[in-house]
Amino acid sequence: MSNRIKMARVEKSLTQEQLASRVSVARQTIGLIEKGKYNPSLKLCIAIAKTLGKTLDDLFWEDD
Amino acid sequence: MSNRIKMARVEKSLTQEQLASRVSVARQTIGLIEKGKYNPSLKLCIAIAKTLGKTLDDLFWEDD
DNA sequence: ATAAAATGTAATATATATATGTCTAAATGA
DNA sequence: TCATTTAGACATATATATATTACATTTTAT
Repeated sequence: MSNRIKMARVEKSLTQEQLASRVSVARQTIGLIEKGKYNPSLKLCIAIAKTLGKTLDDLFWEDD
Repeated sequence: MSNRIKMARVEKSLTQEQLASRVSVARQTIGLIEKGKYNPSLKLCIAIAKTLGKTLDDLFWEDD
């Protein structure tokens, strides 16, 4: 439920639509990923991380 | 082309089939991921990383 | 209080990740 | 050398990520 993606996006002052456009997906896709209702592809995870200045672990990894 | 996944798998003495079974995918899927011919889902990346004792960044992140 | 922007949500359509089956070719060990 | 395991490769089938459209709700600013 941790919303690291949303936090990183807001920190960059980007709307869902702007982030979506930068990583070439639909706005809805970003919305669902932020809600944890999606299982995005590795490529998309990497694109999001790079756009937000984070790494995969920063945004998508959970330690046990 | 870096084969970090294959290296981590061999280090754990697992065959493609054993790794596939542990993360509940087909052997072919692991083979293609190791060859870089696939764009796996985040869930699968996480399952593979945990099984191999690595993180997402260890296996799937490339710094520029 | 109102308008505009941002986000949530749902239905249907399409692209692609993954499964399954089969065959071949290395690799490993007896 | 032979048998067995492991892995590469290809075709077709299925599940699901993602697109598209549209409308509702919430936020933000005026």
